[in-house]
Amino acid sequence: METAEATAAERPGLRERKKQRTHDALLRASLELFTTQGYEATTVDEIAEAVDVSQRTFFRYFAGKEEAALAVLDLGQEHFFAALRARPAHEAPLEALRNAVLEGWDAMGEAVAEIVPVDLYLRSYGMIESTPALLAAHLRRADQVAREIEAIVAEREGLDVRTDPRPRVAVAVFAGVMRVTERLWAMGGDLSMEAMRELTAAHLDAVRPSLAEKWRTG
Amino acid sequence: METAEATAAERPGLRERKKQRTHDALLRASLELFTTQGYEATTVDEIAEAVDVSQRTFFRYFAGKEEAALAVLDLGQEHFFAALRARPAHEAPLEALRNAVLEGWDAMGEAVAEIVPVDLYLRSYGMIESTPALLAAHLRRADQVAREIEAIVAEREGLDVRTDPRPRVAVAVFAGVMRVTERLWAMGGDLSMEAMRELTAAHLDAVRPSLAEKWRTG
DNA sequence: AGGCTAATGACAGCCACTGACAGTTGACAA
DNA sequence: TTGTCAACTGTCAGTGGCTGTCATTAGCCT
Repeated sequence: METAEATAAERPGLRERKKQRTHDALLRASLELFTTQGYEATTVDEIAEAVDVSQRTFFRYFAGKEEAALAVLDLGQEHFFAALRARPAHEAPLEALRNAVLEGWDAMGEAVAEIVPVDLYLRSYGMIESTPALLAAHLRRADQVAREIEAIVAEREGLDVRTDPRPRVAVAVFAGVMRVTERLWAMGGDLSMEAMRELTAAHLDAVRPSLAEKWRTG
Repeated sequence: METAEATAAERPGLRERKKQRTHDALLRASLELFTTQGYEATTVDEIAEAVDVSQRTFFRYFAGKEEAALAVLDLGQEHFFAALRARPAHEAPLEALRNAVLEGWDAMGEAVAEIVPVDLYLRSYGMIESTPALLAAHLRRADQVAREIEAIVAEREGLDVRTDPRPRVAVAVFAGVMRVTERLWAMGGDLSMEAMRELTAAHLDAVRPSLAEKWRTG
């Protein structure tokens, strides 16, 4: 009754490894083609041909072109959730979110690097930001992620999101600020992890001042 | 040298009126079909047939199915911008945004009602929220709108967005909160203007409390 | 070795969307 | 009024994303 996903130390079977290789190859080829010749100018047939599989197989690994272009973003996501859950309980929600995202960037980068070259990963952000169809899909995914964060924050504070608006609002504030940050980073000149961290910190620090009554005396 | 868009009091020519009628008819037919049988289950051919024009003509009025589904949202948008610009200079940015959006809802509703029945308009929000492709496109548009609001806010305060992060962050906070509000409204049971106004106010009021260090003593 | 099943390829088809060209119709002036 | 021009429209052909179906291949397990 030993299944393929077997015991912890056991290496997955040939079938699984082959699948993983095909998946990663399709992912890399997609990003490579998208970032060099453009997302819309790249056809699925091209990607399939580059990996030497049929077009039908591409769609068995990815629900569509969009998913192939955005899949790389998921690789780091779980690390952020983990970092958030690991924040000490005494931190205020926004403080925990801030610390989690700042320390999360490193873990994400490493996780991604195992599958895709880092520069390709970074270039992908620019491509997403400047491709309407991809930006739209990305924002929807981010919106979905925000809902998961809401749940984590609410649990942290022992609150019910249906009766207390604060978890949702706090996450909404955080999500809004992260979105501007991401946009400026992706469109700006310095596409590096350090630049992202600095921008993130700067914008999160600006939340309270931006809510002040009088900006002149800030 | 009198062009077709002529003098202010002048009524547009037959050609223009015909165009407007076709546009509105396509818009209404689209929303009607989308909200009754679903967005994806509706083909462009169906819409064209319902208005008795060719499929090609549909695409001359709308860039795609998505645009037809979301076009109705634009009808009220300009009213919000106007309301925001009209807010007195002594109001703090977030206060001005709050007041503008609350008073903007009425003007929007009226502007929309001239083209599309109100209940159809309201039902459209539910459809958008529950249709992945539409939600994605909507969020991208909202992101774009946020950038325009940034410019208005920065101008109000006489600031340069490139040197002072506060205009962008303030708008990001506002946009984030409006997004949660919209989501809860569209998915909730009460699809009315009043419900929207109440939800908006409640969530914007929760911004400061949600930023507090200690939620227990809030 | 041989049967089972997951993975793949090949093919046909739907639908959103686009370019090209020809026909029709409102606008405007002679 | 009538002729000319430009705008609007319909038709047709084609591209590309995406899906269902079915036969074939290839890892897996006894």
